[in-house]
Amino acid sequence: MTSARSRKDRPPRASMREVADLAGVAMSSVSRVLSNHPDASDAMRARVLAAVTALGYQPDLLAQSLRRQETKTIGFAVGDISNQLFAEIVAAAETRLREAGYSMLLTNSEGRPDLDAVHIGLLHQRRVDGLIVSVSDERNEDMLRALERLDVPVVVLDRNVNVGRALHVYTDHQPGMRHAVGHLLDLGHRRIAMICGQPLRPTNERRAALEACYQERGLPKTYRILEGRLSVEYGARATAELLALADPPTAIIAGGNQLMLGAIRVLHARGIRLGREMSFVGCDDIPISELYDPPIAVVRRDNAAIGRCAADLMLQALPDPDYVADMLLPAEFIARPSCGPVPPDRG
Amino acid sequence: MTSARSRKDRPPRASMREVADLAGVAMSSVSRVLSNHPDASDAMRARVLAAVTALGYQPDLLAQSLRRQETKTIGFAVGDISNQLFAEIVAAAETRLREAGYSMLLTNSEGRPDLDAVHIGLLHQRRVDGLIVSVSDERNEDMLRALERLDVPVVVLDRNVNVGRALHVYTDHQPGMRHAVGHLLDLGHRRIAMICGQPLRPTNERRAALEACYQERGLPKTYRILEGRLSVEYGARATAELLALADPPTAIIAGGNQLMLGAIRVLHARGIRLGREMSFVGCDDIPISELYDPPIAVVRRDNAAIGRCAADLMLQALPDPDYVADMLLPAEFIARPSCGPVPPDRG
DNA sequence: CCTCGCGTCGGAATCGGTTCCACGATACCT
DNA sequence: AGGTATCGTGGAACCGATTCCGACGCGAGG
Repeated sequence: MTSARSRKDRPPRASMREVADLAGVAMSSVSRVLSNHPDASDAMRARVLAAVTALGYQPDLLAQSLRRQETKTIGFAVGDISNQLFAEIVAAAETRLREAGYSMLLTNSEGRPDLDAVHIGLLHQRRVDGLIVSVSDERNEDMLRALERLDVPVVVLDRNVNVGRALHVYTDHQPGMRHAVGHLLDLGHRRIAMICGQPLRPTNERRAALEACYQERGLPKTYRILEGRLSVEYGARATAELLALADPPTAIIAGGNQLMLGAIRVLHARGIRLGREMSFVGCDDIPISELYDPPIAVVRRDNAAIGRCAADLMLQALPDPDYVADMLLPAEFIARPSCGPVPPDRG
Repeated sequence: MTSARSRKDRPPRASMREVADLAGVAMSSVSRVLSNHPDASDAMRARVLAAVTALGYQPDLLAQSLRRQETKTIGFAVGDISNQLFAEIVAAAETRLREAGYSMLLTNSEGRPDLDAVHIGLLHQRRVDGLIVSVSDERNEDMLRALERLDVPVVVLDRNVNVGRALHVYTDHQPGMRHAVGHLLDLGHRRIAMICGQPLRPTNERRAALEACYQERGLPKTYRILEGRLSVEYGARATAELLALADPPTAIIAGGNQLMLGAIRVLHARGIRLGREMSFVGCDDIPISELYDPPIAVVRRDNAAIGRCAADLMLQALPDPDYVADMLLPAEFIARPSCGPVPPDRG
């Protein structure tokens, strides 16, 4: 009675061979009908389509890929998909690619450069038609070699990785970060600390912006830069370090949303009120930044746009191996009350 | 001088045919060596491996999949990967599956049931060895048909979808939610509102817990349940509706992290202090819940554990088509100051 | 010396499609 | 009527691997 049949005794899926036999025609004819080749009469179309629906036939994309030498698949090697930033980028890219008929093979490197290299090689072996990557170390030799070996378009997300004919989607961190630093300087802050992750492009751009602001105003280098890993834990640890200093900074900039979370956690635990005892700027406009008390100023970018842009570049490069283009997407500073004047007792 | 060669003039990748020719042996021998078949002499091993390294040969997983009739690929059809909850589940599952030699094909349905069905069919055509799904509508006919057609293991995430031999990973929402409701009732709340998403299992479980708590205590049904979509927007809209009532609730429960964000946004904008003018319970322990002022009580589950568990079930079912098992993972209530006594003027 | 068996190896079929090529039939032109 | 261009179709090679099967060489046993 019930239709709860096991997977075992289900009729096996039909192959093109069976469709051809049922319709009493050659496989080549079936193929032509299904791929809308002009060389197929209406009579043939009808016969074949009848057999197709009778058998519930669906072509095997695996076999198709092998023969056509294209998989209609794009690899996406990302450092940490559970990071909100990447989750939104991946979501947007997947939508775009899917609309264009591509599927997405996703690998997560957990921030490990060795896994980046392995995953790039793996996706290569799986014959992806293109690869979008966000590596966790711009200089890892194995990773670079793996990228060099690729014979398909590569889109690199906000990393200084120049290999072969890679396309790039950059975020223009500097203007936004300069705006942020300028804002803090205008408020009187001089001891500004920046907590950074690994020395990747975003980090480099952000710290360059910080240094440039001081230099342009002819200020002594009273800022401080901490470099570690792009993680919640390091954000917390670095913040604790800063607070333990003899002359702690009057403002902290967290260069990444994970670092921001870690920093906030510590500042929150110590009961330090932002915008008063400590000014604070984060990166990426995750939900907490707007709803925190006080709301947190951030340098924000449009995450979904990054994903869409990466997909668009890929879709351009797929039909044209010589296509090269780099994109530069903006980042803007959103001032919020987490930045305030320097407390009078801490000039 | 520079090694920046275009993709076009790169030596094409070697096939097993070329390896065989270079080594002066048959393809079957190459295959045997590479798959560690016992029928291969040491001399043969050496010859073949030399040729392999000379050519930098890597087997084509596509061809391998076609021949072996297994792709070493698991499909993951998810409603919204940009949702923190799913991002963490996916990340954990990917790690587990990758360690077992499987890659992950990811599709994002943007909450649309029709896309769920399409994606399941697509992954089927791509010959995934198994499928993990979290659909956005438990009763969609097309989706159910698509699942029925599958001839591979299916793991369903926290949905009441019983089709074929599907395995399930459930979250046991009720105990946690009962605890939450009990806590609110103990604090004197009687007009409790629950904002829910679509009528999926998690929603059903949560509202059942709410209703059961009132019933068990013999209380009149003075609660209120709003059902809409699982989105930030609906969370905001529903909250605004509740606040506009003649007798607004004294406590709000948001059944999902997106709903929680929307609700908080509105409550925050109106300057309503949680735990005083309004008590509040959210779901899923996203960063904001702990850091909000005041910290927000939530019903929490271990997202990564869900992903790991789904992967483990899949890995069990892959070699054994008859394997069936359902998992029930706990959800616990974390009391925080967002829950307080009923204000005296609003008994 | 012949045969049996074991250890290796090559050849060929196969997985499920796509596409080139040749061929038969029809239509068209002179 | 004969030649040729066109259309539609079937057959076969091919994509890149795996695997079955048969065969070969060689040592041992009868």
